[in-house]
Amino acid sequence: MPELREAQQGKVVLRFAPNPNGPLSFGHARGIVINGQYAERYGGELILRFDDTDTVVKPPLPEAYSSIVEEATWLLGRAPDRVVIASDRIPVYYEHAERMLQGGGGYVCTCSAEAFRELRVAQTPCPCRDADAEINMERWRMMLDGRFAQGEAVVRVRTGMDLPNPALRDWPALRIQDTTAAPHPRPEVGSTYRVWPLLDFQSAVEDHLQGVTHIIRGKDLMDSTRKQSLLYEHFGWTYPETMYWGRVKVHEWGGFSTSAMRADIEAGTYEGWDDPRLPTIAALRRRGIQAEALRAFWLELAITQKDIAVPLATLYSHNTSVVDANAHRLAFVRDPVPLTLHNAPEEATLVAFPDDAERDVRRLDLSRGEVLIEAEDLQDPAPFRLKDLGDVEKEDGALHLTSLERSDSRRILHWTTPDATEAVLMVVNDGHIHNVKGRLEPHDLPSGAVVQLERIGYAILLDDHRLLMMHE
RNA sequence: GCUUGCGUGGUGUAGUGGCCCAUCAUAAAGGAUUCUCAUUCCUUUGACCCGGGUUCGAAUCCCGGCGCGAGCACCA
Repeated sequence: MPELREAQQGKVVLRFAPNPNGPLSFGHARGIVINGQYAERYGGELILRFDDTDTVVKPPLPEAYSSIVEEATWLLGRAPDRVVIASDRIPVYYEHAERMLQGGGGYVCTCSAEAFRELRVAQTPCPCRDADAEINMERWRMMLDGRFAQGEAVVRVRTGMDLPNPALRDWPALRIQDTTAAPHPRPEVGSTYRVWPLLDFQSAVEDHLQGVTHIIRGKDLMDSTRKQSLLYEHFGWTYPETMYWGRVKVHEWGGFSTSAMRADIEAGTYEGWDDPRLPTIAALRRRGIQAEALRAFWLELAITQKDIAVPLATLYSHNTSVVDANAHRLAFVRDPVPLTLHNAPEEATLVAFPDDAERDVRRLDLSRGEVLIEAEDLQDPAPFRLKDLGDVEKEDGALHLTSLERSDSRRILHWTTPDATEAVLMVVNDGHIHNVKGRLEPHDLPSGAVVQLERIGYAILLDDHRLLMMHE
């Protein structure tokens, strides 16, 4: 990661500002990880800010406020330094709007959205643009007290109708939302306000108020930077240093939008935000993807403006290296075939952690003289060895233990004992969950433990009878 | 259409005029170690979008083309 421009040790303030209309998704992790990393590197601060100023198009999800703080903390390995909620600070934005109107930096526009769109294309000022501060203040009061209804008036920033970039021409800063009919989802806010700032105004003012020094965000917000810089000129402020990253697509996931996921969850298509098919932080976490792996992943992608498509294998590779040494080995026998084992000892001792044999062992009870093996492994007539037990020969449908020591280089199979529990291994593939039935070796690991199923891959224990596959 | 931004191996990434017959990671193939088809280690394959120009010298600078993306919402 490159150095930040104009960064002074101990004086860097960054922020990550999601819309709490759902919990964090995979892509959000980038904002948290990168901003958090820089805050740490320069001994600065990371602000988590909820940009929840829309009650109509993307209404906030009440639970998201707490879940996002919790998820961000998990990802960072520490809590954000400050948490700011935009909907708590509406009066502050009002003050700045009034200052802008009084200083002639903006005006109240009563043109319809469609009408203004035409004026913008034609580079023609609208009639409202000429109004003096007094008239603007009166219209502003009309917005506040309800004499204007939703859609009838908007506060615009005066930037210039002849700007070459149409996106910047007298952009809208605050609008009216009918919060009586559709209250803000936070009960403490509810129907208190009817005039709400739009992202560019709210974000710009708040960045200044919070002393943000550096903004790192998606390049889709490039024009936002330009818009906001024009607003900063009105106020005589200096805009923070800004960097951008491009779009990231994950090959295995299509395009997921927060609102679409929310609708699908409500419709019952998915079991919740942590459904393993979804690209949310909650789902990845439930699948056993470690915060450290996510951090390594995003740091490796760094902050190019290129639009990239990455395979999940890259993330999995990071996760394997984080998890492997501490993943307890366990056998999961799919399509199990019971076979009598002659000559068996009373008990077998298998390796739990290959890198650290002292740490723990697995003891399996062989007193019943029977083992379970995968049917597929039995297709091959070649002799084999039961891992950590001994070489066997197959005779009359039964196994004979012939040697505890390895006598040759025959293949080695995983196996378990008849007291293994019936279990289901959930594997996500192609956006579908496949339930693989099998028998799971007896163990005393808690739910949530990350294990490596021998010859299969890494998985997480959900409960006594369910496992969720992480990756190979 | 207007306005922006980006183009290095399969996928990501380093590289800001000579240290680059281009870095690292990942993927793939092969091999070694290993009582797992895991881990670890080694090897191989493989890239500077195209065309001009500037220069003794360009992945790096300039121009043009092509390709891909984003903004032009009273969403964030």
